[in-house]
Amino acid sequence: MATRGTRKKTADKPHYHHGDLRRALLDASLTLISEEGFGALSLREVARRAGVTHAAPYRHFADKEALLEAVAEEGFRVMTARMKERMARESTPNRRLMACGVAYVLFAMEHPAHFRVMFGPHFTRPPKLGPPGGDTDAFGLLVDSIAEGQRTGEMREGEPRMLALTCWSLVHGLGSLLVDRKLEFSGVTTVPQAEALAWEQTRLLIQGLERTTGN
Amino acid sequence: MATRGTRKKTADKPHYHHGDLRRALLDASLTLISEEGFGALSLREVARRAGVTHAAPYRHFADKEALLEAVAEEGFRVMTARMKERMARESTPNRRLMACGVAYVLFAMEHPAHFRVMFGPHFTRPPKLGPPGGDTDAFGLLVDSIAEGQRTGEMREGEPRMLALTCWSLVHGLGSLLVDRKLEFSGVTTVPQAEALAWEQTRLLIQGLERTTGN
DNA sequence: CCTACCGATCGGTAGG
DNA sequence: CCTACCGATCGGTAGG
Repeated sequence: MATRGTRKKTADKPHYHHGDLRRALLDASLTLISEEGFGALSLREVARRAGVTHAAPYRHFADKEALLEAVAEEGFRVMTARMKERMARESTPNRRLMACGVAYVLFAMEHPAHFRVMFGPHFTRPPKLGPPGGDTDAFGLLVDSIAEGQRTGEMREGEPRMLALTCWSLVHGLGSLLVDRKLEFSGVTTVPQAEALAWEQTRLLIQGLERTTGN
Repeated sequence: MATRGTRKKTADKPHYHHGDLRRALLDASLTLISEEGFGALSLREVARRAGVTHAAPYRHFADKEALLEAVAEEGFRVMTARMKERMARESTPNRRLMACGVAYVLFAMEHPAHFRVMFGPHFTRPPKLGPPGGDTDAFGLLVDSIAEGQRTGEMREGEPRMLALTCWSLVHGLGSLLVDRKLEFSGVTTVPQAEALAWEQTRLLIQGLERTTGN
């Protein structure tokens, strides 16, 4: 920690940080949710963990929901970036689609607090997703990758958005089950295990469960 | 709900049920979660809605988690029953598998409070699923239906539990996205729309996204 | 099943 | 960014 605050003046009281209380509040929120669950999230506890009094957060966030919005927005940006990274390593539309889904699932495993906030039932206001093509448009990546597969003839015909929705359901379901620890009965708990499972499941979606002649 | 709040503390208090407070508490919990979200659930508010004082629920549930366990257990039983009903109407393993998934998604839409409690991050104690083959073993239905499809040759080879996990991810993802209203951007809000989507997605999983010669 | 009460926490604001 | 304070709600228990 000790964000190496660019202190300008003042005496050196234990007065805590700050270069970036806003960042510290976000981090405190994330670890709090990860450790104690979403129900434990309160602005007061977040302030406590960030080392400030409970009135301080209001300098940075109008209310609890504003803080959550910031977490969600950051989550979408990071998730979209991870998806792009993994897709860039692949050389066929099918593989890119799989990589995209794998990145989604791994993001859930590695950033469970972000994931819960992004897709939880919180938020009274609109979910405010970024613009299509923007650095938070994860769904757009899915759609594009499917449309590309259709152009090359590797993927079946059909409305790309519909197909993308199906991919999304699959990886969102796997991610959710992992984050909420519903797959422990099957022995899947670690990140590598989750990744292997994600590859298998996305492959199955692409190939189908049906018996095929050439398979 | 007959709260008639202006009534004084006379002998004609509405005094409420006696018949089945446990049931009334469960129902109050479900409507509370549906209406206000899980975060609004408190034993005191539940008691309030059931028309009793906040100490009364402890006669029926040791604590908040015990109440949630009862909700979850009921949810698994109802969901499993719905799955069986829909599967019974179909005549091929593939169709039965699809019907099973559709039932899962419709259960989520029609019983969002149950769904959230069943699969949410609550519960400090083990999730306590019913025994395999029991009236709460929804996952067992999936596995069996896939194993059957493999026997008839309609479905591809592979570990049935692995294939079932993939089906589960798909419908769990779709159900979760619907319950948490993340598909409104695509215009899917009603139960019939959700059902149509569920049929499409389960069909896609069975057939696969890949381009096939005979399709 | 109720009244009465406990300690604790919460979101939010006043005012500096 | 802090101190001090507000009203409200919470889970849980004592005791009848």
